[in-house]
This record gives sequence, structure tokens and C-alpha cells, in this order.
Amino acid sequence: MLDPKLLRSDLTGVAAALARRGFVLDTEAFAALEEQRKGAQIEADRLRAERNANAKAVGIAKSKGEEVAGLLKSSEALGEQLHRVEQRLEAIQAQLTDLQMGLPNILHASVPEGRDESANVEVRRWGEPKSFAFEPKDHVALGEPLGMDFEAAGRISGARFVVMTGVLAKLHRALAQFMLDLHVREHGYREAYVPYLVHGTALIGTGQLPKFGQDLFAVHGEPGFYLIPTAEVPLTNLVRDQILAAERLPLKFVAHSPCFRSEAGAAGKDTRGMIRQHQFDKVEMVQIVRPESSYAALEELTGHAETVLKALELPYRVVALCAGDTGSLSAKTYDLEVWLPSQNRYREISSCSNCESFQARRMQARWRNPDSGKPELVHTLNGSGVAVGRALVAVLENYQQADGTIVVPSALVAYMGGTALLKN
RNA sequence: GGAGAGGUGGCAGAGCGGUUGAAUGCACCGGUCUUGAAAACCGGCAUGGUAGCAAUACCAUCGUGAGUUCGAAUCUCACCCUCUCCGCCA
Repeated sequence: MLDPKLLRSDLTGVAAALARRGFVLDTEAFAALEEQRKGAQIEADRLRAERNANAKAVGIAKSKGEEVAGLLKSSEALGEQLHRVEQRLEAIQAQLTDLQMGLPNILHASVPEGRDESANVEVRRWGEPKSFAFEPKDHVALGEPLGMDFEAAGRISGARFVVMTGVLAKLHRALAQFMLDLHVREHGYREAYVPYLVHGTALIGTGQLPKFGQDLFAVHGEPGFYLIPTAEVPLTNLVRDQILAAERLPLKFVAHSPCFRSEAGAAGKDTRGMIRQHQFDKVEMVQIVRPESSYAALEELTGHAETVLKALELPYRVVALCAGDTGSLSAKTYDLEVWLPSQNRYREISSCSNCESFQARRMQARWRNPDSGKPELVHTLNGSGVAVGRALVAVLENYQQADGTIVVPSALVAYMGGTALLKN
């Protein structure tokens, strides 16, 4: 959510800023609503003040044993007026909230212009895509002999699921553990175990609701839960409704969790293999920081995700998402794209975002600024470090041998119980 | 799942229909005293909103929502959460 003060004081500025994303804000409708809200608010406050004064007077008069019938009568009339104004105010407020909740974050000045993916800017590249002396296979062809089973998954759960058995299941587990350990040991994150079912309020806090409900899986029954689309949701909500002491910041959490996404609107995209699934695992990093350090933290966080790919010796590039491609919660996002030989291109494996105060405002996550002595909103960042399923895909494809066996990256051998080569 | 108790400011804890945004203690901040510290004493100390240059004034908030009432932290209902006991389980 954007700062309501900013919306009031500089509506055209906000509209211009949002236009960078291609988002159209109806400033006139907004201003009109705001005007109405203000009027109703002032009216309601006035009526309440009068009513309160009256009620007090009644109390005093009664304690003195004086006549109160007249006061009661005027109080009653005030009550009725107030009721009407309150109803009007509520209706306006609801419209305004809807509007505000629908607004995306304001982009950082450094975000490149552009409408879509094609305008994203490559920031740096690491590693050389390996040239193969044979035609490299994709992860499905490589995985199936090793225990990657889409047919079984289809029988159990349908499309966009996978079953892995044997060395692949183990590799998947090894990757997740390796990443978690790396972030905890080398990067100072606190490991967290979190719920995978969350209330709607948690999703409103991080911004997936109300706008992106179609991407989520909802669980039927009472109470209604949602399956988390990313561990960002429970991790970031750890600070909801908190006022943190300044010395506790930055908070850095990392969790390994499954993620559930309906992939509504992705029909036909990446239907083969494990690239786009309804259920996938991810190691997620979240930082809660002081506002002045959030952009330094974004660089740091992105670096932490890169460390994973470097340790696995997977070629990748870092891309600064352009205005039109940046998610609506984020003020600035870097994607990490890993090299996939079968596709002969880089594919997203991590996304690192600075949400500034956008989520913090929705969550009422604050810290006490020693300079002002006041509670102020924190900045929140999140990044995958990294997607486990896609990392597995990248390892299979980049480490494949002519005979279809897979060399285990040296960083993972210990996690694989010493196994250095995957074969069936 | 059954029975009971409870959710009040940073924490502890009173208040249970009327000048109560809320006693008291602790913590915290400022001051007096002191060579310094502690103690003692004095003062301050929730959040958000609106108006105002400001002092300040007003409004909202005592788990959440709805209701009763001229008036609700206080009464009613629903929901959420916590604790204790019993049952059942991983």
C-alpha cells in the first residue's frame, strides 16, 4: 500500500510515477472520493464531539440530581444524525480502500523504463555457458531414467506436478539443505520453520491479496486457509503489528518451504518438465531493515542468491527488471537467470525485491527510530535463494555427460552422502 | 472433542455503565541532589487521524466485529487468540 499522505499531497506525482508501469490512476475520481471522505470525517468528528460533551453533561447533571430530560433528547437527535453520517463515511471509506489496495508500489528511480521483459537490463554475467560435444538433453529426458516421473504425478495430482524418486529426490533434498546451510552459516540468516497454510490477513499484509487471489490455492473449510505461494508470506508477516527496537534491525530470515501456485493465466507456458509447477520448493530469504539501508540490503541479498549459483558453478546473469516487468509489490527487482543448455538461454531462478514500506504499511510493521523517537515503517525485502526445483533442473542440464549421467557439483557431494555421479 | 479461566499502555496489573485514554508498580527519558554512580525526590512517557505557523483543540483505538444505551474498557452476541484440566492422537 502506498502512503495515504503522499496520495493526498501529490496525487498527480503518484499518478505519473505509476504510469511508468503502465498503470492508470484515475486522479479525478480519487480526488473526488478523498474530498467526500474528508467532509464526512469532519462532520462525523464534530457530531461525536457534541455527543460526547452531551453525555458528559448528563453524567454530571445526574450526579448533582439535576433534570436531564432535555439533554437526553438532544443526544438522541445527535445519535441519529451521527448514524447517517457514519454510514456514508463507511461506504466512501470502502471504495477508497479498494482503490488504494489496488495500487502498485512506486518504482525506484534506478528501475529501467520499458513495458515488458524485453526491456529488462542485464547487470552482470557470471560463468561461461559450457559447450557440449553432443546435443544436450533437457532435464526431462535426463531426469526420467533417474526417477523423474510425470506420469505418476499425473495419475495422483494431474498436470504441473512431479514425482521424484531415488537419487533425484535426494538431490532435491541436498540442494535445499545446502542452500539453507549456506545462508545461515555464511550470510547471517536465522533459519525459520513456518506455516504453509495462512490466513487471508497474512496475504493482505504481503500484498498477494486482494489483487492476486486467482494465483493462490484456497483451502475449503472453516477457517479458510490459503496455501502459501512463497515463504515470503509467513516470513515477512513475522513482523506484522510489531514495533521493533532499532538495535534488532536488520532481521534476516531464511526458510525452506514448498510453494503452491495455481498458475492461472500461465496455460500453455512451460508445460513440459519442472519449470512451472503447482507445487515447488524454494529457499527464501527475507530481510527487515531500516529504510535508509534497504537499497544496500537489496544488493547484499541479491549477492547472497548469487553465491548459491556460484557455489554450484552454474552460469547465470543478473537482470534489473524494467518498469513494466517489476511485480506490483516491489520498488525494484533483480532477477537471477540461470543458463539452461536445452533452451540455449537464461531462465529465471531467483527474484530479489525491495518492497520498501509497501508491505510494512499493510502489515503495520514498524521500528522505533531513535532519531525521532517515533515508530516508523520498516522496509522489507525478499529473494529466492534459490528455487530448488529449478536449481535441480539447472544442475541436471549443466552437469550432464554424453552418456546421460550427471556429475554432482562438488559443493553437493557431501550432501549426497559422497555420491559424485548420478546414474540409473 | 468436553469443561473452566482469561485477553487493558513497552511489561506487570487495577478499573466492570457516566467529567476514564485509562489507577498503581516496573522499565524508559529529562531534571534536582552527588566527586561519579546508586538511592531518593520532581517532571515526562501509547498509536493513528483532522484543523493550526505553533501552543493546542477535537476524533478514533482497552483481542476483532456487530449490538444495547443519551453515554461502553465496563452490558449482550459472534468470532479470533491464550492458559488450565480431561479425552484423543504424530
